[in-house]
Amino acid sequence: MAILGFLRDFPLHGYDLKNRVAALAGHVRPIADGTLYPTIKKLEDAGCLTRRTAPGSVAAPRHMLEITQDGTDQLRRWLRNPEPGFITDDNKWYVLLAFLHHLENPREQALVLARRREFLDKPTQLFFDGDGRPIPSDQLESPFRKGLMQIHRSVNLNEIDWLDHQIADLNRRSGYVAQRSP
Amino acid sequence: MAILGFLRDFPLHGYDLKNRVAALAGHVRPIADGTLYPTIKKLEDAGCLTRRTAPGSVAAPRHMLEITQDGTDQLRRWLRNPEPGFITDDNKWYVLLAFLHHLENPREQALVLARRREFLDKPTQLFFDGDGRPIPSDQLESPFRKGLMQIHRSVNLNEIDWLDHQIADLNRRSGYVAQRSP
DNA sequence: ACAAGATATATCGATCCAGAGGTAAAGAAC
DNA sequence: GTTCTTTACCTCTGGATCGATATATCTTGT
Repeated sequence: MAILGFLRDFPLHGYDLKNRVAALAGHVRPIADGTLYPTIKKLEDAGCLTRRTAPGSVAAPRHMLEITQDGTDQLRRWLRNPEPGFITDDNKWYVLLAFLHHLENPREQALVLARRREFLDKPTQLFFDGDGRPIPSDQLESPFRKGLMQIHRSVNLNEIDWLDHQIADLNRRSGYVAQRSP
Repeated sequence: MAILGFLRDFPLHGYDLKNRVAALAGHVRPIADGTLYPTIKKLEDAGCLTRRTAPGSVAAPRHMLEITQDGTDQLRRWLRNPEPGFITDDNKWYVLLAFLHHLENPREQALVLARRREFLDKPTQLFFDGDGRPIPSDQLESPFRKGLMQIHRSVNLNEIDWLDHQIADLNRRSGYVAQRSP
């Protein structure tokens, strides 16, 4: 998704792509050559991108990569209907968010944000005692577990706040009028 | 790490372990049977845990798993000297945090927190223009990328705040006196 | 008596992915 | 002129992990 997302902004060669993906996702989990180049090839085989060999401006010749219409369609499909992990895994969610603007319909964007919003609403119970009973965060003995819960809560509230504003804004822009539940 | 960490609290059977790991890490990324049971076996072969077959209280017989001294040592080694990914990847970091209390020396705990603190201090530049120049977050066109940066910043500040308090507290408790740099 | 469902453990094949290694070109340093 | 570094690309291997599948036990409902 990151490869197609970046290429949708402008054509890039593999090395440049690698640096951009590394800056985005790699801040937390660097991308290896052995992952990037086979993935580029896979996307090329699938018709999602084309390759033009260009003389290297600094060194070895580059393969300029350009996204195709098929690639754009694929990217939009991934964004419009993300797999569960892209909603629940923060790392993946942030990657998705970085490219959500490529989904041009504000209604569709709002729907994706709503899925994340719904996920964040679910209360999270992380720890249980010996009998399987949930331990409320103020009764946790470990200060680290306490901190974990506290950070988790404040992060969630912060993102929920942003999501609500963003969703309202997108719906307003697309002429959506909220339905009152019967 | 999660398996040994939970077993360090009290002995558990695989199914219970699975639910606990799922609640902790699986909130974002569920654990599969095909991952858990081979890992348990690997840890058993490595002498990190022992297995006692007990009659199932509810259903099929259980294998009660107990951590050994070797397992405890291994867990402490992982906690004391975590691989880079456990510092930079939020998902992994939170797992580590959930078991950091098993590292009993407050000085050692503080050192791990300090590594995370150092990582969070590094400024994060996520996006670049066509010429490779960094784009400041207020000049990002996509509202999603703006939100991403904003959430990222506030999350970091929140965690940094907690880390600083916690580190100071741990150092105080271990009789550490901060050195003034020369 | 029987079926359904939760509990509980285990294996296997396919796939993903990182790390290590290899090639090559251009410019900089010595 | 030779080496070093950076840029740039690529492949192979092994380990990790997932999904599917299989098995067995006990409780509950019909």
